[in-house]
Amino acid sequence: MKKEDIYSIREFDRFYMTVLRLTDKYHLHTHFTILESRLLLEINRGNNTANQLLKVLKLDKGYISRVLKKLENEQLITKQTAESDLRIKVLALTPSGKTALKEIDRRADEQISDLFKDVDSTDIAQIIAAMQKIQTELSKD
Amino acid sequence: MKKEDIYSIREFDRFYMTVLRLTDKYHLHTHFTILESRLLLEINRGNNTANQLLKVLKLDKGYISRVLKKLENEQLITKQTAESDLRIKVLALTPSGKTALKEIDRRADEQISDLFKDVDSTDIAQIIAAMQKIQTELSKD
DNA sequence: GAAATTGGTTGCTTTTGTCAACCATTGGAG
DNA sequence: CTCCAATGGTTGACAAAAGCAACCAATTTC
Repeated sequence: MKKEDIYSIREFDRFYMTVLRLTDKYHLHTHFTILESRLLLEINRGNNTANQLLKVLKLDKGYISRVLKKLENEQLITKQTAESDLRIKVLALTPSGKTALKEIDRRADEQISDLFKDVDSTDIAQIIAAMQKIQTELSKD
Repeated sequence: MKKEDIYSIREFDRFYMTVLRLTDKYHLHTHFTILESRLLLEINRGNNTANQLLKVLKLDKGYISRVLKKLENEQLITKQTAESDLRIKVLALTPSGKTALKEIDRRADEQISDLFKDVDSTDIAQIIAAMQKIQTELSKD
């Protein structure tokens, strides 16, 4: 791999790290942490066991377990032991969990809209294409 | 901004956040934290006051100040009060700071090479173009 | 020359994350 | 069938990352 390619990628990574940190501020207006929001989102889209969540998020299982417990205590999710395998607990959003997720989504969407407010629509289309390119290339393995 | 565009961008952001978290593991082989590495790098490229650093990194000034102090204690950087303005302290890498940065760079480069080891070179070129597109569009304002 | 601003430091707290030990259940090899 | 390794999840202890607010000294503004 070429030296200057590595340089460019590291440059982008540094840049995008600060973008992401700023973008994540959406949760400050809610009473959720970033990870709590992320967990609600992932559970809702079907990653509904602790094990799946830690694979998607690549975080420590102890950490995930703790935050899930907090969400359960706040009655945003339920845990139900799977019949097929008693070790597995299937997670689901409660009605108030779904409401919370909608609010979180709204804020996150707002944040993105705001970040892109000065980018014109043909450029947005190109950026999205660029993002998808990056994502598919780095996902396949 | 279109609903599905926002969706795509958020999808990418989630994806790239985990990529970055993994990539950042390079620092585990050194005894530096991510931020310490980043500070050495930014000081070296000329962002050599606390104030410039916090603008680039968009982090809390208290936090930056503390980490800089640690770097100073470890004799990786020096602070020297600017003559033109006694509030400003000009930062510089010591020789061992430069050595440390070289080692960090080497590890980080390795990490990137590794991440892209299965991506072929025409795809790499496209990814880099994509990254640069994203970066320039989001930087101009 | 007083008042507001700026660059930086410090005390305190919260958020985020790791590591290791552990328990119960399950799947597989002999 | 039984022992045993692997799996899913929980808990305790702790370290790393980051923010907030109050503050000091130098500087600028008016």
